[in-house]
Amino acid sequence: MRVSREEAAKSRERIIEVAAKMFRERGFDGIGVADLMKSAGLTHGGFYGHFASKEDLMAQACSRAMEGSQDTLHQLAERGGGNALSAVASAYLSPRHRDRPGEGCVLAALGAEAARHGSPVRGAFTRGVRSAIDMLARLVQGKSKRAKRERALAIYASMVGALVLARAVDDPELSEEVLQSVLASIAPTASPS
Amino acid sequence: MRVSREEAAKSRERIIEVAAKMFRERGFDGIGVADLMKSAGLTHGGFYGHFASKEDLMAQACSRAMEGSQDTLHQLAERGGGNALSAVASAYLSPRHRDRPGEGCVLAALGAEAARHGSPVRGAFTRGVRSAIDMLARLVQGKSKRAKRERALAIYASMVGALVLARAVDDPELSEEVLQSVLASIAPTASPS
DNA sequence: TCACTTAGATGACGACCGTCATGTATTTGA
DNA sequence: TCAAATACATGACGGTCGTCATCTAAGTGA
Repeated sequence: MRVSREEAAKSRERIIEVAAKMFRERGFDGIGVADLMKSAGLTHGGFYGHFASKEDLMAQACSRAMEGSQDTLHQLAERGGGNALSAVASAYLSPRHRDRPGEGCVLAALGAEAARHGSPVRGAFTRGVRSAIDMLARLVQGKSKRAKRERALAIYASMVGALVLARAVDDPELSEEVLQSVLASIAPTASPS
Repeated sequence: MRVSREEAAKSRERIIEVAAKMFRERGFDGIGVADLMKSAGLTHGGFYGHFASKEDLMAQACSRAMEGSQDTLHQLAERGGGNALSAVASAYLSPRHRDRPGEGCVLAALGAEAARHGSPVRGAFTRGVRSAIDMLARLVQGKSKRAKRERALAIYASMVGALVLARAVDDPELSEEVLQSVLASIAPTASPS
């Protein structure tokens, strides 16, 4: 069943893409190598031809997911024009984002679990956080570069925390209240999207 | 090896206490029933005499951990006097808290994983969030009760998010920066404890 | 006192885990 | 054109998982 180099590269991409989604949906421990490969249309045996270990894939999947979020962030900021921060916060703090962890922020979905893993995984998170902060720092107001960065960090943290809270909670009303309160504290005029 | 009713109740408490700590340290999937029981000084067989399932224990352990956090919060607020909010935020956003998930905030340690579980577990989180918000709302300033609650929610979310970020990140400097930036945004005059 | 109850120990179950050795068919490159 | 390289499949390994049936010894209540 051998395929061309090109096809193999596509398989590899598909595995990473599927993993990036399923890890966010089920957690690192919530999905096994065999199921992951099956979801990518392959059997489990070929896995170790592509990746050194499950943790290796975890790191690559997180990097990939971070890049996706970064792209989304850019698009939202551009489309948002003058209210870029509002646009970003409204999308991040939307029920839609809350209910689709598989396509959403990796930090909110896997940050706590990542803390229990090694350098490859945490390195992916570090790079992702850095670029998210840099991005946000360009959208906020502040007297100095330093002040902007500090505000960007505070906003980022409050968005991640809000999403974690909104997902953990059982009561839809409370969940909604969390999202809206944090959105109001970031961009007082914005409404959830 | 039967023990008295009293001893059995103590065993039960010990299991919950150990679970509350180890789940936070390793995640729900990171520790098994057998290891949990061993850490409580028992063998794995007796587990199902005390709990209906692992998930049942997860829910009870989360409730217990929430109560502990609530107690800590109260103590900090009392000891903090006029600067109660500063005292709470400084402790929450301290390196010590970041480095000891087993004794810290359940939301930051297990919130994301809890979102993937059923009503018993998420109910424990809902109650915990509610009481934390009520508590914080008493410490913040605001024109109305509504405004206070909104601010309490925003502060809570930013603290939880900051801890998740600070733990996920590989770079000690960045981790520290996250904690300090969020602390500054909550209580401008406070210093980390 | 003595039958009843029960906390915990022992051990097993089926399922799933990550990993790897091997087989095989096909592309690749000389 | 044909040998070498390799992408993937098959299947197995040792280990761990949650759960439970069974056994035991000792506390409990009449």
